[in-house]
Amino acid sequence: MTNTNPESSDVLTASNFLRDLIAEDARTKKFGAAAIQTRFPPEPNGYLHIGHAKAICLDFGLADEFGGKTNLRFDDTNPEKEEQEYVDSIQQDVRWLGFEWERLCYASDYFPQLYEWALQLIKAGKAYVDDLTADQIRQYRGTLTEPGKDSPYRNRSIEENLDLFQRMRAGEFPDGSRVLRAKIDMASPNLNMRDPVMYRILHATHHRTGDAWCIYPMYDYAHGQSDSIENVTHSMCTLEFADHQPLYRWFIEQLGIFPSQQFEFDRLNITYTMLSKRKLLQLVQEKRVRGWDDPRMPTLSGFRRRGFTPQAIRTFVAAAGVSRTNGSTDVEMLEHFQRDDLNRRARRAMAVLHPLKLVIDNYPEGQVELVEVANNPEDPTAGTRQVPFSRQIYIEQDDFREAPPPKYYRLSPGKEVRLRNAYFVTAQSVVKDAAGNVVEVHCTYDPLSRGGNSPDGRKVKSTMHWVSAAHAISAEIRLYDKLFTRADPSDYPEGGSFLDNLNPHSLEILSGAKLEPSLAQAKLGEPFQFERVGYFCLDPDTSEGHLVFNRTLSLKDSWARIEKKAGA
RNA sequence: UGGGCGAUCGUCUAAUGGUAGGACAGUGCCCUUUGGAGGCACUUGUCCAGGUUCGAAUCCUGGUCGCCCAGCCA
Repeated sequence: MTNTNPESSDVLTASNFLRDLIAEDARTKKFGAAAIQTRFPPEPNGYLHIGHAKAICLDFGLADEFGGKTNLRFDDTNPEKEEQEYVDSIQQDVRWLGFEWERLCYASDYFPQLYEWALQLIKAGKAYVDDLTADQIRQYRGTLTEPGKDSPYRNRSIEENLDLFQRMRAGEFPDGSRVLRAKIDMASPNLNMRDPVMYRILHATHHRTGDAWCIYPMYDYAHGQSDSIENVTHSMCTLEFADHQPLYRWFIEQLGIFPSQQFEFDRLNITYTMLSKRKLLQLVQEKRVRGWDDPRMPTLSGFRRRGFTPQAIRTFVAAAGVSRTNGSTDVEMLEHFQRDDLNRRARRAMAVLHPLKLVIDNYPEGQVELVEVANNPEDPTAGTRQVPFSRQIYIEQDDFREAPPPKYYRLSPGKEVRLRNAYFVTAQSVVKDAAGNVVEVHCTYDPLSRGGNSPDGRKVKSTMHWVSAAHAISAEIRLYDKLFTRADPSDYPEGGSFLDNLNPHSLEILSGAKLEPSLAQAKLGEPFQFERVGYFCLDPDTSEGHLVFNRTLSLKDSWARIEKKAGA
């Protein structure tokens, strides 16, 4: 019964190419006395999602494993998209995942240094101010198959470049009128090397530097130099930046600064899940979801609110592995590791989502018994609690069938089942409403079966959860399903959009659920297993007198599978 | 049709010239006071064609297929 679960610990240290590479560099002291140094470099233009969790686990996890340190560095070079709200949420989410940074850094901290280095490159004849419009620059860049051509401004004198760049910085020119470009090779087969833009003019207020700057460095000019300033030894990023690596190296070599190195790995993709910041922002802005932390969102804040745990997310990320292939991991794997984690830690409770009244005709009117129930059968140290039992209780509508199908072991007329931790009961009759729906089931109980076993040793096929009607508390229950109906949400027909794949039934709200009284004391962040139903947690929307529970995940339901197969 | 990267069970991922293994999913059985959990078993794979080698997922050659790049985004 007890699950020691060696698998999740093995999974955390399984071989992968980045671990091998860093292990080797640490062993050979490739960077001399310098320790392994990494960084996690989010742009504060959105909330972190589970794809970022992979990068975080790699950046922080691998550094830690080899005695290194990790900085959290905000890649805040574009004031038009970045906000303090995101800076705050990102820090919260990284900590929630269980990591702590060595230093909190901002690319914007390096604006003065970056500017000095730009002057240095201009003086070395390696950068120039270009007056071409954005449109013209695109035309001059050439195409994938044709080389570009030099800008007419490419051969300005160093003096003129210096003067113009300083005046750009001084705010003499309007947005978009000029840029600073690296002078590399307009005929390079790698478009990133065709005189990339280093600085653009943006008269925008930055969330940290305010109006101190009106020129902002581009990613390519800022990122590698920021790594270098921080003595980052292993700069890990996703595959789409592989083409930028020659440029990353070029700036570092021209400047002769600390030789940080970039390594690329594959992005995390999960079936039925959208992991694009831009599209997640769209879902929020168009109110397709209730916010960044909507429990259906793949954001870390969404997972947190949904009841997912950082431990499970980390185990999943490790289990999904890292490579250089692009694929999509089954969402079932994530759910598996989450159930595995919750199964070990969640307190059990009884809750009836769709109540059906069960009256025990031969149980004494007005009598209340307290039955002892284990808080977690997986963990004896979790203790027990007392749950009230009485003559009228609620059971799940699904747990009674007037005409039971084959292999249906639950309650039906004449059948005996066990009420968990309480008594054996046998259904005797039903009460129906005008429409013919069963609204009440009458049964008899065996007083000798208290605790759930009969002294004569007879067996029952089924055990059901229940809640005493007089003692039940009410709650709103929010059931979540996949946000998208397609394994690949970005696969939509011509002329459509990923929104067409939104699952209209991703949220179902139940208002009449009946819970055992102990659940009134549930705390935010505390995981529960509602026995036979699923894992749940209290939602922050809970208010005085109004409990709201989120379903984190359902329990695997073998009967549902049997029924589905029979129907199919 | 320029450049870069990649291809191993349905999915994700190991094997670094020497027995193709694990996890998830699936199937069957056992167990069960959660039809949960757990246990056991089974199925399925090296993109293709050549070559090197005693031996190839791994090395070589040629194909095929997929992803990324033409932002003053990151």
